[in-house]
Amino acid sequence: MTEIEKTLDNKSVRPTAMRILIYKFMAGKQNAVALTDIENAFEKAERTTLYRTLKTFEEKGIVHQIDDGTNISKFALCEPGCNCEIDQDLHLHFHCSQCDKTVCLTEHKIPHINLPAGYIAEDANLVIKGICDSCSDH
Amino acid sequence: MTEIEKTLDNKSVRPTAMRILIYKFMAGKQNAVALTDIENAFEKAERTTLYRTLKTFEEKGIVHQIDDGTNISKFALCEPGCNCEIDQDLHLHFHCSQCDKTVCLTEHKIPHINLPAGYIAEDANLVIKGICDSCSDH
DNA sequence: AGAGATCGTGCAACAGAAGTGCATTTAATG
DNA sequence: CATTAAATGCACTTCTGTTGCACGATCTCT
Repeated sequence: MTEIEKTLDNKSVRPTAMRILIYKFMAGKQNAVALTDIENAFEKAERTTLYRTLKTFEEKGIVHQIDDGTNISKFALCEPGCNCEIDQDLHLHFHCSQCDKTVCLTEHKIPHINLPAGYIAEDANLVIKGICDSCSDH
Repeated sequence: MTEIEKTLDNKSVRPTAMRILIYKFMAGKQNAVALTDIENAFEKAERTTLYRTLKTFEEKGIVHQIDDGTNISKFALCEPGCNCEIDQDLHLHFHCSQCDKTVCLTEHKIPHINLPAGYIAEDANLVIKGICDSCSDH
């Protein structure tokens, strides 16, 4: 049993061939991926399978969904300590307007916001847009 | 010349009947509106016209586009002091998961975030999700 | 190992939002 | 009034997300 199989098993997700491939693909990427990205990476795969796999991964806390403002849902593997299915790991995300990649800034948490009376916060999403370190001549 | 016509004129937008109607509709709403909302409000209107009107309004700084995480673009009139077309009026938005409405919290600005080296911020989007003051028994 | 239930995958199809191209109408200008 | 530019309406396309159904694979329990 490989590391990946163990990881999936720990999260009560049956480690099928497809799932392992998708996990590997995401682990190899520094940035968040869209459904279409995975679809293009595996010519043979069905979009539905990928779609449902990502849904499953999300439910089981293996990946988290990211809304980076492009109106295309992206996904990224959760970090070891990420409890996003329980009490929201509110790190922020950065979207590069040049290379169109979105990355997790897991060290940067969303600061607490004081809301007006009557508003109850349950979740938060903060996306910074600009130029990432690969695209700035750095 | 009405107030609205003056407003549009000041922003170099020709005050046509349709545009005035759309402006009025948005001014009468406390929450941000989606293209479909306007479409439903005016049975006679073409979606394309509304679509392009909103684009025009956005370019001219009359409305700002809001991405509230629902994957449906919403729009809200800019406040008098809102210079969102120039240097981003970075107020935050609140999306109510119960009534599905999105409102601008113009008094609440997005706090400054220190990014890792090499990252250049140009824009930011912060959406708080939860229960709004109308939906909490307030 | 075999029977039955459950889960995963593939195929087809649909819904909704976003966006484009072109023709026609409406408005501004000389 | 004639010319030009802008606004609108209609048709159509694309893309993402989503669901239903059938088939195949896998697990469980005796």
